[in-house]
Amino acid sequence: MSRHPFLDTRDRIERAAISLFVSKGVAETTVRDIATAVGLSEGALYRHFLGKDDLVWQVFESRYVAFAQRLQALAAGETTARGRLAAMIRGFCEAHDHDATLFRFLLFVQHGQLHKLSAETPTPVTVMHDVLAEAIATGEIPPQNAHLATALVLGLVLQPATFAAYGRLPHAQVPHCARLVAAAWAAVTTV
Amino acid sequence: MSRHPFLDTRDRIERAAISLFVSKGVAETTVRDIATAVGLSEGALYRHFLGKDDLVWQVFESRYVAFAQRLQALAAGETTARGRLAAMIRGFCEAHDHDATLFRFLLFVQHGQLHKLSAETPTPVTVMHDVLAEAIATGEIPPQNAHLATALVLGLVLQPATFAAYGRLPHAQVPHCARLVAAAWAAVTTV
Amino acid sequence: MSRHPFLDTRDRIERAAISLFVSKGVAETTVRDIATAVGLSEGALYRHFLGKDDLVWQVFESRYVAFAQRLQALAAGETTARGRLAAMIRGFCEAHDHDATLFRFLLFVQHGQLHKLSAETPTPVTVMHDVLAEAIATGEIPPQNAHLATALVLGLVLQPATFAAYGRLPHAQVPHCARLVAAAWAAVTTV
Amino acid sequence: MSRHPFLDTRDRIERAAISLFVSKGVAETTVRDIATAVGLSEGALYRHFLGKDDLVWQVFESRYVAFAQRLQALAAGETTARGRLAAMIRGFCEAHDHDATLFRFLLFVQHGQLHKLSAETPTPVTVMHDVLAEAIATGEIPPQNAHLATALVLGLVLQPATFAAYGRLPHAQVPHCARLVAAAWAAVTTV
DNA sequence: GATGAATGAGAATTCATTCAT
DNA sequence: GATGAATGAATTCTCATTCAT
Repeated sequence: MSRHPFLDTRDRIERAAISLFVSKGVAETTVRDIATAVGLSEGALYRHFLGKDDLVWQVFESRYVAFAQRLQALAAGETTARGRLAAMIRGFCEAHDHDATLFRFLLFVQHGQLHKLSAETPTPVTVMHDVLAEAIATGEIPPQNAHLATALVLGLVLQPATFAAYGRLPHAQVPHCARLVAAAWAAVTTV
Repeated sequence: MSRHPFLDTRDRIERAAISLFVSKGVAETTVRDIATAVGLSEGALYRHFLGKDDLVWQVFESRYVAFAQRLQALAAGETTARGRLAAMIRGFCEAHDHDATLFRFLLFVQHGQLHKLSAETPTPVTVMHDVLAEAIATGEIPPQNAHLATALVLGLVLQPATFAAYGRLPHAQVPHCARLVAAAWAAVTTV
Repeated sequence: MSRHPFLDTRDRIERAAISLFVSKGVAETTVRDIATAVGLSEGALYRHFLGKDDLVWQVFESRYVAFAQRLQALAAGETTARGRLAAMIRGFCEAHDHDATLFRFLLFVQHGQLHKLSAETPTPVTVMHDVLAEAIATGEIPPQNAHLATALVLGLVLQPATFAAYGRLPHAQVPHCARLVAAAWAAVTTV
Repeated sequence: MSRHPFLDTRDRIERAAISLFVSKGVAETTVRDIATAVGLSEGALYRHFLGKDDLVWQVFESRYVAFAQRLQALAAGETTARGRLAAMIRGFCEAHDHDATLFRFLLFVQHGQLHKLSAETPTPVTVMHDVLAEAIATGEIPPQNAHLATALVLGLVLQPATFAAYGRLPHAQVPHCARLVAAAWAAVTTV
């Protein structure tokens, strides 16, 4: 037995849920689906989560924020704007390749969850925005709307991941990393 | 009164449905919601559609294909790859600004519907891909994976629209059009 | 054009309904099914019948009573109990072979309609009963419960028709007629 | 309380359903009717059956096959064709008198369910047929179409039960048993 | 007489959630 | 912590019937 059977069970629930949410969609996944996948009864899930909505939210929020923190840490390890941008884009690609199911969960589920985030919570979007806003402030990239710049970079990075989810591109994103960095840099410097 | 009350009703249903799907999500929108919005009984909807799924699908497919055809026509009116790319990106921006609700419907609902499209149906994605693949073939843009190039361009164009949907950017996309074209061109030529 | 377009339409409705009732069942046949089969709109049926229940009832009652009258006439043409029994059984077989769909309609639909018949209405059952009761009274067949005798004869006649409906016997009933008469006679005389 | 509350509930559902199906008809009985009769919520029924159709089918099939097996066992206990026939007819009568509601359920509901039986499933009809076919083969009854013979015997036995259901005959069938056997034997030997 | 869109009263079914064991 | 039967509200869908044209 694990030393943390409770955490273990909770973790198994979360993994099963993420996987089902990605493959069937959140609304189309029932509590029973999740319970069956974990090998638990339906009622048992309620020992770990307040309900389905709470499960979706907790799983999303924890992963989303953790990913934002990781991006922030990657950026903080760099000294130039370009370095920060490159590190973050690599962070996206590696996160995707490390656990594509989780990445897709964050990508596809966010639409229904983002409005629940408090405005101060750091997210991948705000982290990217802050890096670019600072680069504009320091003059490392030309003056421009930082929000638009953020959208351009995120679009460049997330759309290939979306294509991979649909089978339009091979799974691995890391191989595109350099290309994405170059394109992103071009996008934010060609005003 | 219109001379086509049936078509009129169907159109009103479609409009109401699109609007609700965007604001609440497809799964969260009930047939009753739609009926109420149109001012019809629930049963009456079934005279126009086989069921909720069919309604979602028909509305999505017709709009999605129509938009693809419009993009194709815009591309066909140009003589250079860059011209075609610019025309298409402008097509995206204008479509968004003309009817943001419809644009967001196509953007957010596609995830659940794309798999129902037959492989031959032209879509905004395939149209963009074909234009870029041809540009690679003619040498107008450097040799590269046409799918990745497509993803980059679409990401650049769609992410700002997504930001606008979330209120992170002002509504109008047309003002960004030139910037998007420049960024897209840079993305597909900077290999 | 027929001289009786109204009657013509009504007749087409009745035929279509009978056919559908036999093949799908009464409850499983919708007004739309009938309208479609006749080539009419749903609303038009209500020019001819008060509603679905009324349609079922009128079609059943008219045919059921007419068949009873035919049996009565056949019996009345005979001078002996055995002759009357034989004539009636032949009447059953010929009715079946002439229009098996109608016969099956009467056979299978009666369960839901019989209780609507007034007690005085002559039916195939009462006609058969009266013939047998009289035969008992005249001593042509031994004393016995006339109702049970009626059941035996009807069972002998109707079960082969049921088997034919299920494909367990070939369609034609007339070929069995003599056998059925012999068996029926034996059944009511072997007390 | 029983040690098998689940089986208990299921059994209560089946009993209530059979009773309602006989008194109102299958199509006219709603899931709510059944739930109310059992004292359960509608949704609870779906823990025991896939749906209404499944409920009808499972209840019918289990009873129908069990009854066929009982008849087969009764026939197997006899050494002559006449003994087997008599035992089976007695089996019908006793089954009816023991639980007329169940008997009528099988009698009236079979029309909509028989087509779902696999061809190999033994039924009262096939059991009777096999006994008669064997009697023909051994010469115990004259050469004849075994299917027709089966129809005659079943008609003789089932029609009085039908009459009892309509109140045309008193409830008890066992008192007629000897008469039915005699009539049946006459029917299959008088060719 | 005919049309067919619309109605409205259910019907079957689903499913998140509760609770006694 | 776990179970799973039960709940009850909501949802999709059906269909006999009406009615303006």
